[in-house]
This record gives sequence, C-alpha cells and structure tokens, in this order.
Amino acid sequence: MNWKEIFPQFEPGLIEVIEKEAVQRRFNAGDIIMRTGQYIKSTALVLEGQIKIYRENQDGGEFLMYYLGPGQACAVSMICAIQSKTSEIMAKAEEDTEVLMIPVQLMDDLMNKYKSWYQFVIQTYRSRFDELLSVVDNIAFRNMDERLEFYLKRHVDTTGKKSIELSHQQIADDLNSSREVISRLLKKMEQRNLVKLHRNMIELI
Amino acid sequence: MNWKEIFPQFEPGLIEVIEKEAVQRRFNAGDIIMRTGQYIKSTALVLEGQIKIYRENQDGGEFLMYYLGPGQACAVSMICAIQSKTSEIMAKAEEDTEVLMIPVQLMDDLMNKYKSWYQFVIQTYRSRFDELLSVVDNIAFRNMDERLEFYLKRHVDTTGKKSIELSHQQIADDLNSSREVISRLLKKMEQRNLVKLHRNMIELI
DNA sequence: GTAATGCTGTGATTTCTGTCACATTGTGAG
DNA sequence: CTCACAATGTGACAGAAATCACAGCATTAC
Repeated sequence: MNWKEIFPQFEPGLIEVIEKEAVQRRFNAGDIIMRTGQYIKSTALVLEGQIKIYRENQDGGEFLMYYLGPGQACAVSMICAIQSKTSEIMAKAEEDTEVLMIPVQLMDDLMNKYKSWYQFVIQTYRSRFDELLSVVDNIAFRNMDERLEFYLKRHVDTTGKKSIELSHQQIADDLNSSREVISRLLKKMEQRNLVKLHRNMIELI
Repeated sequence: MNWKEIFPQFEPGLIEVIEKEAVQRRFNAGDIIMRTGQYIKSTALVLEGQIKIYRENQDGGEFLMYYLGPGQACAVSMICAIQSKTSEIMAKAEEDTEVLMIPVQLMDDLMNKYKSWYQFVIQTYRSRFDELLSVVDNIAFRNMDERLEFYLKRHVDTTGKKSIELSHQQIADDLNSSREVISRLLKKMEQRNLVKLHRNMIELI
C-alpha cells in the first residue's frame, strides 16, 4: 500500500523520516487499538479502514465520539503521546484497518522540522475539536430523533456507502439509548419515507 | 499587573517577544470576547478574572463548556487563529477580566522558536480536550441531579469561593435545563444537607 | 410607604425516553 | 424441514425532565 498518496501534503524530508522510523501495522475488525487508561507509545495515522473513537460507560456501553478514516489521525493519541499521559477514550478498528505508527519520540522533532507535519497536527486538533463540539451540540440540544438522523447521515458520509449495515442494537449503543427506542424512531422515519428498513441494514433515501 | 508571574514557565526570549508584540486588554463583566462565526485575529491569555466558554443554542441558551482562569488560554482561539477559521463557540467575560492578546501572525513563529510556548500550547489543547470529554460524559451518562452537583463543585473549584452567587435561572441556562427543575433539585440537595440556599446565592457544605 | 420587578417554591400535566414483557420474523445449522 | 437464535416490532408502564400556572417573598424604584 502506497501511503504517500494518502498524505500528499507531506514534504519529501518528512516522508523519508516516516519511511525510516514508522511501523506499518494491521488491525482486524473488532480489535481494540487503544483503551482507557492505557499509556500511548505512538500516534496512529490511518491508511485504510476505519477506527471508531468512543467512550465507554460503566455498563460497557460504547458511546460514539467519531470515526477516523484514511488520511486522518487520532488527536488524542497525539496529545497523549507528547505529554506521555494516559488516554481517556477507547479506539477500536471497525473494519480491517491499516495504520502507520509514529513513535512518540519523533513527535517533537517532526513538529520542529517539518512545516507540513506541524500543519497536519494542527489541522487534526482542530477537526477533532470541532467534531467533539458537534457531539456536545447534539446531545445537549437535540432529541433522540434528530440525533438518530444526524447519526445516520454521518455514517453514510464517512463510509461513502448509502446503506448502513448495523443492527438497531449497535446504533442504540453508539447513541447511548436502547434498542426499542431506536426501532420505534426508525419505523417513524420509514413512514416519513426517509429510510427503508431491512434486516441488519438501513437504506437512506 | 505583572503577567510574568502568571506564566512562570515562559522562557526569557519568549517573554521579550510577548512584551513587545502583545497587547494587554481589559474586558468588563458581561462583555462578549468572541462570538460564533467571528474571525479570530489573536489568541487570549487570561491574566485576571474569568472567561466563560459556551455554546449558544437557537433560543439564546448559553450551554457552558468550561471556564478559563488566570494562566489559561483558549484552545479554540489558538486553533482558529493558526488556521484563520471562524470559531464555533462564544466567549464572555464572567467577571472583569484582564487578558494578553497575542496576534495571530506571531503564533507560527513562537511555536517554532520557543519550546516553552510549544509546551504551553500543547498543554492547552490537552486540557481543553479533556474538559470537553468530561462535558460529554456528563450529558451523555448522567442525570440532571448528578450534573448539577458536578456543576456546583466545579464552580466552587474554579472560583475558589465556597458560595455560588448565581440565580437558579442562570444555572439552568448553563446546564440547558429549566429553572423549575434546578430549583427542585436544589431543594432536594438542601434536604440532603449538601447545600444551603439563599437568594442569589448557594452555599456548598 | 407603595408599586413594580425579580427570584424562588410548588402542584399539575405532558412529552420523551428507558424498561419490561412478549410476539413475530428472518437466517443459518443440522 | 425443524430448531435455535438473533433481529425486529409493539404494547404497557415508569421515571426524568420540560412546561404551565400561579403564589409568596425579597429587593429596588419611586
């Protein structure tokens, strides 16, 4: 896999260093990449697949923060790496996923030497911060029906597919709700002709 | 006001530059420092007073994100400044507030030249990110009674005073709830001997 | 003083959501 | 085909919180 095409903004010198120092690694769908309380030894750049960043509640519920796709990186791991602190969130491979692991020790050096890395890191901070803000907006100001619609749209946007292959239970977990509520709301959406429901699959119209 | 004592970690060279380039500015209690959609021309370091960072909903409700006190800086303004994007949040002086405004153009330069500035920025990102995470935790997983307790405790922590001089309405706004609900919950807390209620003032026990 | 206004307390009602219970349907293993 | 199981549909009920209505007090303006 030619990762340079996924990060075209990186300058030549930076690419060289990464080529020499970073480790490419594969995770299978379902693998936990980072867990709450764990120390971070490297930052992950996503090359392929999808990573789910979520917060676990006491009962094991997985409250979705956002997804990371190819060309993106985990802001939390960057911050934690630089400060060698533990993370407060969980990261899981949603699909089979290919990542580039950048060792912590390199971070400071890359920041100083390579403008394109610096820009990338800042850009990552900003977009994750914005994403968190929109999560807050949704749970603070919106009811479950609106949150569900937002969730479905976002899922379609991030995966690129127009159908959503999830059970109602999985969606309920992501939204910290219950299956019955999601089922009912989806039925209502179907009556409004917004979706078409199938087993393990939802079609957005 | 000698701001160097508030940022003792800054190195001499950095202090010199700030001394030459930054502008000290005063806001009165209630002044809006930054509003949604506004372009950011500088980053604010808080010297004295308190700034409330919040998100406004459609009806003008002010949902509290966090407070900034002396020695802290607004992560959002840093990110926005560097990328010259508009902000998604509001900032308001809660008390009379003294800030140091660092012009955007300096940011890149400071990041490259001064390790202590770089550390400060990273530290700021991390702590604001964490704070946002705990906001998400609260609204996603906790009921209003727990959120209220958390809110009161945090208020006492950040202000340093053991009494909270706010009306029930203001608290309700911060939590995106309604006055009646907050009044009732406070009454219950009083019955449990956790607080003592007065007009425009709540005493934490 | 009186009036006006703002803050707080409280009941009644409604809406949203979570929970329990159970029926139905689709799918895959044997 | 039949059984087992997972996914989905649905009614009944419970609890949290929002909303409405209004009363009692404290404070300020006059």
